[in-house]
Amino acid sequence: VSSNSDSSDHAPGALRSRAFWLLGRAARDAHRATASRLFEVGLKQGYYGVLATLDETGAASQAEIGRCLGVDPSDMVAIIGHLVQDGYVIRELDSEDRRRNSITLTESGRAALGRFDLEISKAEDELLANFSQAERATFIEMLTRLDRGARLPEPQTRPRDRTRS
Amino acid sequence: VSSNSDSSDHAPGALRSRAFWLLGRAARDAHRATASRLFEVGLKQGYYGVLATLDETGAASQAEIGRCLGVDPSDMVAIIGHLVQDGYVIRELDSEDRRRNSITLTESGRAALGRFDLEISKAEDELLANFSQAERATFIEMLTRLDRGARLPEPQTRPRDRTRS
DNA sequence: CTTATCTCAGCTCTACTGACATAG
DNA sequence: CCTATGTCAGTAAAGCTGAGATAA
Repeated sequence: VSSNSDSSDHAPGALRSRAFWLLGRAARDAHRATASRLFEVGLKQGYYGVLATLDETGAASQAEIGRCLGVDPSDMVAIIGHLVQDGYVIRELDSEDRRRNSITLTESGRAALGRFDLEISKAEDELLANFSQAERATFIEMLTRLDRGARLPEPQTRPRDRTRS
Repeated sequence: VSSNSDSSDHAPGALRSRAFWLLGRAARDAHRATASRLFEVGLKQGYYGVLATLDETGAASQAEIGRCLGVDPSDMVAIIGHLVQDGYVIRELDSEDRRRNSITLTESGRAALGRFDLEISKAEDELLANFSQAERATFIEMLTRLDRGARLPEPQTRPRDRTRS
């Protein structure tokens, strides 16, 4: 697929001890490992989170899904749009709050999620091939904890001063 | 900086157990945590790898650096270009092999790398705040091993069939 | 002739930002 | 009036691909 995955890449020591660097690298490798597989199934990275979220929570508004996944609402538009086009979800106005787009997973979408999961599992097995089962669990636990602990100093809800103008 | 870092984001269980997903998420969080800091120091993510590589190996050609970092040579052009403009590196033709651009780290570049390191260390301390020192070491070790084990099935050196045409 | 290095142009995807209409 | 939701437009960085010029 790409020429970067192979070849003698031994990053300098300074980089090899930087968590942020290694994280980016690992994420990129994981992405490379999954992207080709997902492409074969006709799915893209970004879809997975949305489908999985809907599968768990049932219907939800775009904003809610975005908040769950940490995706900007403006970016949700295109993602949901694609999923609608593929018939994986249905977008309809919420009768309670007519600002909201209520998103519902279709059967086709659920099936797609299944194909997704299958391919990702296989890719993950490759990625974590030389990890023992215990290490794998530890690794995932650590990533989860990292995720949880990654709260930034100032929560601030984007003020957006409308005061002027 | 962004509205996505805060807010109630608890990803669904299916996602929370997917290493590839958590990796992407963690990498994004790490990126968010460092990006703002680096911006203040006038540096961008991509610069760091190049500077660190040069700091360790001394002068190198663009292709070599790219190979070390897993970055496509075509992308190195712009990165090195920026670094040259900022005065962090010098680009000159290699007298031995005149295809090569020999890249050398300047004093200013070394200083920039220092500022970089400082900010990244701080960001990393935040990111790994609720990790013990031992866990931190384990985590980094695992990421390193992942990196090393992430060789894809077919090494293939980009054939690029010039046979036809 | 083949390969390696560098470069350019173009594309996708992710992410972020600002602005705006509309609903609450 | 202010906030929340969805939308659009534009930007930026990273990554990938194809093509080509030049040097080895």
